[in-house]
Amino acid sequence: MVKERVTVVDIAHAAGVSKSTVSLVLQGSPLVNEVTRAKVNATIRDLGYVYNRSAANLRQSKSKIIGIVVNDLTNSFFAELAVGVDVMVQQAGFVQFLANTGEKIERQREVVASMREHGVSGLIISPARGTEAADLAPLVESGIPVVLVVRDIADAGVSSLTSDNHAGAMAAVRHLIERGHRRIAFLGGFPDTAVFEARMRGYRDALLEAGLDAAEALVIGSAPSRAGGVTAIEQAMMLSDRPTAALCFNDAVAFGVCDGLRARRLEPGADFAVIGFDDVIEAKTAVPALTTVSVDPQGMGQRAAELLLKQINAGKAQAESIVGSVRLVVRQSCGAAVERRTREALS
Amino acid sequence: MVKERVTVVDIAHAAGVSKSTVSLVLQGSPLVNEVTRAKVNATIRDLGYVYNRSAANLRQSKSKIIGIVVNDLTNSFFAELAVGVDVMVQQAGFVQFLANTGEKIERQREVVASMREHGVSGLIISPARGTEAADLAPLVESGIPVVLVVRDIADAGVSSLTSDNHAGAMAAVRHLIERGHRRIAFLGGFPDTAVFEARMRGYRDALLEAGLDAAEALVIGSAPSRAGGVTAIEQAMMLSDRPTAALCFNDAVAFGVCDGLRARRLEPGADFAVIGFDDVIEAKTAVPALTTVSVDPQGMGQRAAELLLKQINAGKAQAESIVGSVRLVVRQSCGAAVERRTREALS
DNA sequence: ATTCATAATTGGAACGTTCCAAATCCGTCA
DNA sequence: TGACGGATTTGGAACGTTCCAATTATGAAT
Repeated sequence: MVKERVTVVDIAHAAGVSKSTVSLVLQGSPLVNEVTRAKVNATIRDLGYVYNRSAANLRQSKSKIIGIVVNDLTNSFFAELAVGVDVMVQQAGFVQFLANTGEKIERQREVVASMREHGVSGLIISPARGTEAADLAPLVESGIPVVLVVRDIADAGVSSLTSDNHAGAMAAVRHLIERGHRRIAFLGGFPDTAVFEARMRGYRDALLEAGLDAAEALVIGSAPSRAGGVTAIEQAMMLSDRPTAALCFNDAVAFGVCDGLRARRLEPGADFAVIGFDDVIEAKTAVPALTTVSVDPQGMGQRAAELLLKQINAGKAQAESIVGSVRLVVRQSCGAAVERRTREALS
Repeated sequence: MVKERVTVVDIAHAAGVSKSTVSLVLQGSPLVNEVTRAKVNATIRDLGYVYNRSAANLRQSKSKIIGIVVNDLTNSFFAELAVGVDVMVQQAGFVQFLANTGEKIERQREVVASMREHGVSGLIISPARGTEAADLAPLVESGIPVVLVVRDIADAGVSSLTSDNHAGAMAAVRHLIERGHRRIAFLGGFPDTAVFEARMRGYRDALLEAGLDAAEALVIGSAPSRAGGVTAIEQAMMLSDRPTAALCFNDAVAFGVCDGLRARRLEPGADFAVIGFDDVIEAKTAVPALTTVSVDPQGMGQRAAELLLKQINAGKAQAESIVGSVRLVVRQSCGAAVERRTREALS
């Protein structure tokens, strides 16, 4: 029942060549003669040989594994990011360890350690909230390529790929202003993250630029989830001077805001303008389709993987920080011009 | 710059013991004296030693890796499933390879092969559409534990963990019937999958049981996504004799159906009853909150992992098929009793 | 002091690959 | 025929761990 493992020497023996030759075939070396190659490949198939990467690793101390650790796989933004990475990495003949930290630093420490033990040759990390440069220090010192994605960490000394959150938020808010909105809220997200910080500054700068004042009360943090969006909009609507539009921390929050709006019998896009951030896959098909700042999560995953692979191949590259450009995708959820509140005309 | 790898012999040398002792410490063996253990642990920390699992694997030919391959990570059902697995697996000191096949059999073949090469000690697979027992044969023969999840494959000879789709669908449709609905549709999903088949039979059996006839036209397949839901409901509403309620293939479809309903100015839950399947995390917070058949994806992931781990530890366990029970979670989206169409009274 | 059992430690061999230097093959040219 | 050179092939020594059998230290009992 328990099968003996078939090894290269078994193959070698069966094919009447040496193990070195088999190894050469395995690596696709041009050194081996066409006919022996064919013979070896045939016996490999016949005996059902399975390559043992652990052994190979041990010898050449470079694995074909990259690790990706994300802070919240439940959020479809990160799920899409992960599939983007997967596509790229698979293409390069690598395989990925994926781990989810659920925003827990301790867990993150564990999984990174575990990945190191497994000899990953590079790591893509979307760090858990509150991760500091010091947390990454041992990893960085070991010299294994790391690219931080989504959330950058100052002075960590590694490459990073983020998106232009400030510009994206400004573009969104400008658009809202053009449409006549004056009371614009910024909803959702954890205020202690760099991403929140950047998007919020973009929001604020756009208001200032238009000579509007940025009321403290209009920025309302919450969990960056659908549920968080619901609570944020509820809070916003309790204000004496209610907003008529909102830029949301991300799409999940935006969907939640739409839900919350409906719960009070307001139709998003008609009675209240909402803009998201990320352009998750459902943003397009939702009703109303979500206006959002597109950061193309899947593409971002791919680019992060590319960056990492480049670094792995280069041996030791200089750390580079890329900030990807973003663009506002105008769909229906911001459709409400403030003066056109009499939507009844439409139906 | 390039650090030399620190190995057990380095530790041994520095701590003044033999490499065997260091190995014993690493494995937490009770054989080693308390004071030497402390000394060894100290030098391990001092030298920044990183355990090399490849080498260990090679020697003991059992890794602490399990693989999980899913057919669509973009679908939050599977993302949650993966998180569930992750939790369990991490707890057991394992680490997971995660790969996404995007429903492509060829890709699935590749990733499974790759995982085998990496010496995973078990595999959790949610097979791509159209996977046959033959596709899994080489894997199964190799004797590595496999548990199929979500989608079972007949005669594959491996354990599986599915949910009681038939019973769940029946419960949902019965509920709709009790509320007075007579024209009930079954929307979304690929008709050529076992899961579709089971849910659809449940739907049909419930109708038959109530003496209603199951009109062919009322079951409408589509991609099992939000976008698919939109097209399915559109098609349903073109029917001469429109349905007043629908059981959807999964929650993603159900959300799409809600979107599609709104697009034609119908309020889900008030003007049309919709029930989903899965109980994805957003089902609870959506507006209207989605009535759905709860499958508890995360719990399912955990159970699958447990099953697999049990099998790994047992060496070679009998294949067992578990079908998890499900329950109907009644929330708002099915709120419409057919006779109460005058919802204006509510607001 | 000697013996004995128990506790703690240890030196190799082994795991399956890769890589190097060296060996062999084979056709060609002088 | 013999030497030459490019094309192939090959034996062993690594890689960093674990495991076994065997050794040494420790302390109790005689």
